[in-house]
Amino acid sequence: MSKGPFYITTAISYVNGVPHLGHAYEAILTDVMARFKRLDGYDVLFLTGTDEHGEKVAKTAEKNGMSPKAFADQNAAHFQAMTKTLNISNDDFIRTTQERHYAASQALWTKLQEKGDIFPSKYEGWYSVREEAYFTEDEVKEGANGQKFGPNGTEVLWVEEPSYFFRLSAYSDKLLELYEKHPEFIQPQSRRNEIISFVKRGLKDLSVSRHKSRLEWGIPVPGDPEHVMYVWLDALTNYITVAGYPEENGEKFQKFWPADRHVIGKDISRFHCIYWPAFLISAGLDLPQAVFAHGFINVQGEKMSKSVGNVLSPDGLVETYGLDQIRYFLMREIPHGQDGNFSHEQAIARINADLANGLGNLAQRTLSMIHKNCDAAIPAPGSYEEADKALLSQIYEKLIPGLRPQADAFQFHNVLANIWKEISDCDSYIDTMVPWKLKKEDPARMQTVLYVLVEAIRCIAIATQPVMPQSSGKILDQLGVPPGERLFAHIDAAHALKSGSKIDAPQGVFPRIVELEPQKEAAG
RNA sequence: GGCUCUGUAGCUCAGUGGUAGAGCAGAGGAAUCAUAAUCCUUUGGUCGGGUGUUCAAAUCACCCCAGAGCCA
Repeated sequence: MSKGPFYITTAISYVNGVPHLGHAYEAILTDVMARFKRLDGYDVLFLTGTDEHGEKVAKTAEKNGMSPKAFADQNAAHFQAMTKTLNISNDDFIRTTQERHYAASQALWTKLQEKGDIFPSKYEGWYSVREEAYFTEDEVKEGANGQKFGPNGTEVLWVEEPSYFFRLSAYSDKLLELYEKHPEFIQPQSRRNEIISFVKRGLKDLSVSRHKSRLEWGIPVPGDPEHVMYVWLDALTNYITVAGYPEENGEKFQKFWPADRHVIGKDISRFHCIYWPAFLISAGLDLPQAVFAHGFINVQGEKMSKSVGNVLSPDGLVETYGLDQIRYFLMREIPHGQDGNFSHEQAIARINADLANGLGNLAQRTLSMIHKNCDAAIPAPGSYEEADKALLSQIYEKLIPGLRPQADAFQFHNVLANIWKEISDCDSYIDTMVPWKLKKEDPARMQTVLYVLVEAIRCIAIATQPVMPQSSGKILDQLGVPPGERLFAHIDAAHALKSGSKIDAPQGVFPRIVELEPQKEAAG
């Protein structure tokens, strides 16, 4: 039985470049939430995709001697490949060059125009022909002979060209009211403060089109083929395109809109927390429940940049550490909503301590004992002692309820810390019960102890699935848990392991990373 | 220049008025089922600095220092 719909999105990636660790982090963070909600019984729609229009793509394509579309096709393919590499469970992958998106964007434009919020005017500003870029008044300097120059030293001209504007200035109060009434709308708090202080100073109307003489690579403005839509208006629309807009009464739109979470990088919070709700209010559509802006990841304490040469690729990371290992590391080590750091030493330390020595070793030692001492079958428990009951009831009754509020707030580092508390309790339990002694002294009791352990491991492996789907699956496979019994709802006594079912000789799930020589750089 | 956030044990962080906490790392011990993994105990901090409010401050106020961010 479904607990209801849950619609979550990543930002769509701009295809000007290829995927790096930052894109991987966002995709994984969102994926973990999507998987958590599915396992918790929600009907999830998880969207990711690519943003393909705009000046930068057009320019870079030209530099590479390609058409914008061919260039976008090439890079979009890299992002699609990344979702496979990282085992991202997205239900749809939107490209803003798709027909359905043209239809939705033009429909939204028309709606805003009918509402009276889009009006023709003219764009004024300083423009560098050489750089094909606009500059603001304070960026422009005057030369000796009265000529004006941009920050990069190229000559700029005052240009006035026709452009459509969105009446953003009319929405300041409505937006402030939204932030006030729904403090959860912008997360984390620090981003909310920034947005509020920005809006409080008043909003200017927003130029939402470009004349074709400047930019052709975009969605044509309905009714005025001389203009294309501003790339952000186009891009933001993707979230409703996939819900079936403009079919507002369609089944999919009714079910999934408004979105429950937009996951974005902190650099684009203004677009998502100001422009997007303003567009939606204007169009008479419901607003998303929350926008979560994550931080950036530094590498060895430095910003990732091409010039420093420390840009990490998702492929390289997966190859070096393993897929679930890197998913685990990012979710465990990057602080919630803040910038984080990635270093090779940290990664090795986490992976070895938590995965190899922790969960991996617990599963391996327990299954080995069962395989060797219980005829390679799940043992039959006798009556439970207090310690047995305490361990299992803690997991059955407290684990998932404790995890939910943390997951809802994207605090997956806490989710993992809580699960690892149970792993630690299992290790203590083993030492207290000493099953290898019971083997000689009280084999029946040994069977009970091993059963309690393997049952605890079953529940723990179900709980780690959002972060480590493959590895958790391997553990559940080794236990013989049927694929249809791996939801959070199955963490209870009613779905406990069946005594007598055979198990194979266990195989380690998380190999220990051993380095003969210290390596300086991580994956490249 | 204005505003916001951060500054707590070697490292990563939790802790919003009442005798400083966790994990990892380090030290000592135990155990030997397990990927030399595990368990127990333990070292370690004048909570960035200062002034103030209070019976009592990591926690509140003000000032300063350092780092990050938003805006101009």
